[in-house]
Amino acid sequence: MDVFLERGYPAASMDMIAQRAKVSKITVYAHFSSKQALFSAIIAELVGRLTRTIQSLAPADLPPDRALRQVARAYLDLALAPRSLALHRLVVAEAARHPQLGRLIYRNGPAAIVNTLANYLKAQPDLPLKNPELAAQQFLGMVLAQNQLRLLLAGGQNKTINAGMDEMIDHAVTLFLHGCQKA
Amino acid sequence: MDVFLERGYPAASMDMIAQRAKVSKITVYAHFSSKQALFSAIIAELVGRLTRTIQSLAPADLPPDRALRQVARAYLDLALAPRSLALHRLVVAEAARHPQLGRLIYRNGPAAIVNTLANYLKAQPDLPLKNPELAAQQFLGMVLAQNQLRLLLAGGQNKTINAGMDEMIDHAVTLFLHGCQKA
DNA sequence: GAAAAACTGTACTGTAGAGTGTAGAAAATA
DNA sequence: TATTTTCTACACTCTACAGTACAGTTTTTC
Repeated sequence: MDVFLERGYPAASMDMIAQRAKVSKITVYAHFSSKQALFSAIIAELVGRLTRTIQSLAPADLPPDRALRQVARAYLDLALAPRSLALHRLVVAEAARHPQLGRLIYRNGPAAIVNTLANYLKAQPDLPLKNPELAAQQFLGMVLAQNQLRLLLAGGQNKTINAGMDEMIDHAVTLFLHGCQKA
Repeated sequence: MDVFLERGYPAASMDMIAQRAKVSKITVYAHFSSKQALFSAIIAELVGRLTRTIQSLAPADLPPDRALRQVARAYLDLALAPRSLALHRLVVAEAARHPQLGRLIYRNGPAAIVNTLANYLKAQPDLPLKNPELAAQQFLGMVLAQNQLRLLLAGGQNKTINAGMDEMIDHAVTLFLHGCQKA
């Protein structure tokens, strides 16, 4: 898993994987019939972990202003973690050649988070939203803004981002709640 | 360029490239000393085109409500075009191994668009924004939401997205303007 | 029309990586 | 302790690909 996440599918060699696992190459093939099969198994495992993480990030039964802040922070923590960035890179690169894999990650990652938030929004009588799914999507888009992309493309540390994180979240929550009140 | 965009750097072979260009492989090497050099030249060319496109997408001198709609539509058209998605895939996958390349694209793509919009926002007296850069980033994040990611991961056609595009833009612009008025 | 430049197809070298075969060592099980 | 399972190192086959050599053809330039 580490080798795939670090180097991407094509650049990860089975020799390297065996070495990193402190195991002989033939032992790898005793467990997984091919590089493809190993890759699929690893993605399945990662999707499982992702799903568990996302379940734990459902917004608690708090007033919108606090719930949104909580979701925003958890979402950023998840999306900007080095592991998540590596997975993103890996899956985006391979999605063209493995369509079912891309759909799997999309449904169990981003789409699942949106659903979670949309369900919370639907249950709030104080927020009269015509389209909670769209609102949830846009709120999360606003929170993420370009932070993920900047880390993916320009590298750099999460530290500088953590510094301005509270301000970003504040800004997004305020904008969203004020915007909804009127809409 | 087409071969790199379609297959990614590692899976693009020089034989394939020569064949697609209707040229012998040795002729390719007469123009570019190596696969790396060819790749760099292609990225440079793509960055140039990107910059020109983005310049043409600066918001006109319109009232915020119309200007934002115009920028949002142009941004979505650009970001969701098949060419842009392919470039995104390519660069995200290679950024870990070519950091200067990733920074180049980030600065001349997303960051440039944000700057353009931020400059417009700064010049609007009706919008009292403490932090126009952040506001611009979040507005564009709201507009993009998960549309780009869905196309990257789950494939599918832009047609279904075009259908709901007006509603999405409306929603984002309304939310943003109402949110700003109060802030 | 002749000289120079750019091109062509094909066959080559060298390397890297996926997957296998062999013969034997370590570990688990009974 | 005896037997079965799982592991190991190492050397191998086969394929794909980056980059080159060669011998000859087309196109440009003057």
